[in-house]
Amino acid sequence: MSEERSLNFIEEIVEEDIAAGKNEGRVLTRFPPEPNGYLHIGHAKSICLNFGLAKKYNGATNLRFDDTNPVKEDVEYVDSIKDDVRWLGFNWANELYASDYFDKLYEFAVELIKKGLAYVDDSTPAEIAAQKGTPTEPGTPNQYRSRSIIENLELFAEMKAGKYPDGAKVLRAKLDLAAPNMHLRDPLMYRIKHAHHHRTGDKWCIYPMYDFAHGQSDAIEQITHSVCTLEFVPHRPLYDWFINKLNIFPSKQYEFARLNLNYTVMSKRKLLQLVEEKHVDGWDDPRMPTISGLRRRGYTPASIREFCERIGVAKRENMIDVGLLEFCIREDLNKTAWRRMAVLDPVKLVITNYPEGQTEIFSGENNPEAEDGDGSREFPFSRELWIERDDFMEVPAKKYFRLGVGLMVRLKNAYIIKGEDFVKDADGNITEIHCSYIPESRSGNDTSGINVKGTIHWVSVAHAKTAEVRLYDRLFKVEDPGNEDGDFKDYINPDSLQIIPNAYIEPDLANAVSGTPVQFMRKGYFTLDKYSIPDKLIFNRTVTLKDGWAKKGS
RNA sequence: UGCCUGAUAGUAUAAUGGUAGUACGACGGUUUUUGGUACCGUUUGUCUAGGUUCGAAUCCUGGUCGGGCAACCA
Repeated sequence: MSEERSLNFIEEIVEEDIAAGKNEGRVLTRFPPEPNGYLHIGHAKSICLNFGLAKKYNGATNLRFDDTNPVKEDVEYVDSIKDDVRWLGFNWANELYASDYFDKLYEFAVELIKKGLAYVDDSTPAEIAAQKGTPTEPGTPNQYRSRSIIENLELFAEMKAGKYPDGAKVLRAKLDLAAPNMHLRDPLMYRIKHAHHHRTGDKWCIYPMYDFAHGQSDAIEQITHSVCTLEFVPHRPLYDWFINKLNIFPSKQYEFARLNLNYTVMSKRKLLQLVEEKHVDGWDDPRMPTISGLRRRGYTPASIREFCERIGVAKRENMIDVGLLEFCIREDLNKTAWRRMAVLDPVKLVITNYPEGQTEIFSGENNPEAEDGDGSREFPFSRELWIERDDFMEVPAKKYFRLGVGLMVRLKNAYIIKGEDFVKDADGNITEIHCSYIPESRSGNDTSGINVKGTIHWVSVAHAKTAEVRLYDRLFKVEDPGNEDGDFKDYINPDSLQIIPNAYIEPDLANAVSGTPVQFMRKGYFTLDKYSIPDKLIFNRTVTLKDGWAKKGS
């Protein structure tokens, strides 16, 4: 019962509405993506909000594609959006499309023309812009504004019939050219586009603008709370105006601040650019803040939902630290991911007093966080092991409690060893470390009485399997690449992907299952990439483990 | 020099005229066969100037700073 949580301002509004008996207590929200790109973590915030509201107040949520601009939209995006919403764990009441309402919207437009509230304008885009004036100067009406209702009706019908080329005419609301809110200066309702639509095909050559589609779609569906982001605040008077003049269901619009995450970009335009210019491996590149990218990276739906819960909902601009997202996935995976050993940057360790050719089988629990360790698996131990290069220091730093000459450390689930010596090549790189082991320190049966501070992971050289491991870092070098001088792409982090072609993994890891996260002990959480095959395993690092030691170093 | 919006620890987010709290981060400690986890502790905040009030983060006025708005995009 986490009912301790205080309400966000939208939940407050909903509760007030319910208490006041508005809409008979009914709550119906919608999630209205335009199918012109893949969903990202910012959309996840909106999805969690809209679907969460409905869930909390016994309502429902429609998935409505805002597909009023055929030249930018595509079924590929429709499909990915549905996948992503489902993957996040939400079910929509109805799958709908603004294009379902094109006929109705056309009737609405005719109705407004008949009421003298809309007119056909033959001006060019430049002329219309000029006639709109500026924020400090009112706009000026043109000759078309006073066309008769009859003429407007005829022209609009001709627009629909395809008599005019793209851009020749538009339908505009007759509102207020002097309005201080620029959106009210006779906004466009329809434009001519002889374009093929992904659902309506070639039926239409005129398409409604957002402002003449969204509110009416909400009203048609009887959406009670239409939740969108802050940039639509100035559109709200228009939203209400159309609903009022059309005398249709009074949906209400509420706006919240969109999510900004540091070290990434969140605009579909920029994400599209990264994809098209091949800076990343598609929309689902694990470095992308897209839902599909996060999924491929190894994020879980629960971790993303938790993240959206923690960031809250308010109206002030915000910049969330990506560290919070990382906290959420660690918190989730810590409880569920099985532990395995893998050596990413190997150096050979030779146990000089361990018999050559001997092999012992050790076991380790799958997850120390689980009740009974969640079972266990076995792995072989022998005289030569791979260990992590940075688990040995030629000249140990103070408080370094791993391996060094004369230093003792435990090999996880095996013996305590003592560093004895090391071998270097001509370039001065350490190629081999020699140590001795304490036979009485066998894991689970330790009678040595020795206490060591450090424990390191290892993989037997003779038994190790290999895998490609991909380490990801933030995609951009700066917190807010979209707000820096110059092109945001100038700030791409050149080291955002590091590929380790041949990491050594413990034998059991050969059985890794796609979609099942695993923790490489002391290294982080990993998941199989979509291109991984049994003959060539590829692991993506989802996130590192928190590393208190590394932090002090830097 | 128009209109709309917003401003609470480093980052987010509560407190709805009555003790400024929570989370993440940072820092310190305990436990630990993951320098992980868990647990404990510390640190840092109401943009500013007035006003109303017994009492203001909250209400009022002025200012400052941030964001948005003049696409045949959504």
